Amino acid sequence: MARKAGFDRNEIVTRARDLFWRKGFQGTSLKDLEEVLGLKPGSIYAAFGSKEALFLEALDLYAQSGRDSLLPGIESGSPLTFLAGYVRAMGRTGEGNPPARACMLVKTVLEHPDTTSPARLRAEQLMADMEALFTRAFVRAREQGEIAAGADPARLGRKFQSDVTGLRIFAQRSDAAGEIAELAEDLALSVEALRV
Amino acid sequence: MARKAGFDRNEIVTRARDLFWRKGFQGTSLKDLEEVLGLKPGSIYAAFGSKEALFLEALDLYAQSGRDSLLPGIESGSPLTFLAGYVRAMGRTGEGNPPARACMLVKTVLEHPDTTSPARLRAEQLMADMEALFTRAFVRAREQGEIAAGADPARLGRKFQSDVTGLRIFAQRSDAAGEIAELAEDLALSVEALRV
DNA sequence: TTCATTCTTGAGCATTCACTCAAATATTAT
DNA sequence: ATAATATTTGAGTGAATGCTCAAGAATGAA
Repeated sequence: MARKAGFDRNEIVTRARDLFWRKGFQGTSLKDLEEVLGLKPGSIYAAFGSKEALFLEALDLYAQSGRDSLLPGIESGSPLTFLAGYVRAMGRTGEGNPPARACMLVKTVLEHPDTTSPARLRAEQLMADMEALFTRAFVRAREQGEIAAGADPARLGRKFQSDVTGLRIFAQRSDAAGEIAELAEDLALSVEALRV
Repeated sequence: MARKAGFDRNEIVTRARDLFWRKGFQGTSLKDLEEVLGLKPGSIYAAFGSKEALFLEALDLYAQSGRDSLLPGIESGSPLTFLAGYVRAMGRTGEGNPPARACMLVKTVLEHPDTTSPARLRAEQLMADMEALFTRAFVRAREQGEIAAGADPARLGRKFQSDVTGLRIFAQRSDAAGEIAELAEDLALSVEALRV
């Protein structure tokens, strides 16, 4: 029959994700991609069709990774404890940890002013999915009796996502080093303040 | 002697700011600028030197506008009331109001991965200035006896900036319409909760 | 009016952009 | 081996990029 592709598609998309994540869609040239992916333009286009299509696949992978790292904690015995820890972990950058990166979904939304562009639509959808995941965490926290029975999980989920967004953007500032942990702590405390 | 420039520099920078704000630095081409500014490339380069220099001037104007609209409220009789109102006002988009735009400083930081690039450095500096302004508001709130004597203005200022950042990014989501006001209300309440 | 000085013009520069495609190469079934 | 079919290659496409500069137009001082 025929020849098989000489590369692992998943590996390629992972590399593309990291590059796009760091430099943005417009900031990443095909030359950059060729270099990082170790593929010639022809191969890239044969495999993905366009720079944008590759970007969308990278976005999906990004969101999938996020979900994967969140789900176990959310379905754990104490969702509230997990969320507080999640925020605190973001405050521990610099100490050997890689520097926090701003959310790729946020970066994508901000980079695409046209609300009908494929990348923007997808990023917004994935952000909504992410919010739903946080909401789910608060639903479970309520079930577990961790927070008040009258609490509104949708509202708490939204607020939590907003908090994390603010923190991750603050963490971009190169002059912020020591203060990131303080802000993270403040946010973690506001999560724990929900505990009944 | 010589001829005077046929345009109002401030007007030009204002237009450039709005364009860069919406489309970002990379997303704005010189063709876009020529069109919106009504200037030929030669005039632009004679007046500003480079696309980047014009962008930096636009950034400064953006930050200056922000300060101007904040200062009176911060120096007013009740800084805390002002801050709460400031956040609530951001929740009132769509109702005839222009759609909220994400902070240009944030967009600039996210668009420039190189932390040593002029635009990134300037944006980070201006963000720090903004944070200092919020901190100042809490210093005054404490002086006025609005918040606890033991409260830490620097920490509160930082948190407030982070909250506003999160809100403004949430407000970008085209599916968020009604929920923006809810999130804004939650944030406003957390400001008012500081009142002794 | 004259002239010096500055601003404006816009064709066009080199470079980079995303992308294409015909030829070369590799793989598998037979 | 051979044929059939796929992938890989990379020079090259037209268009767009940021930017330049020589020529022309407008202004103000003398």
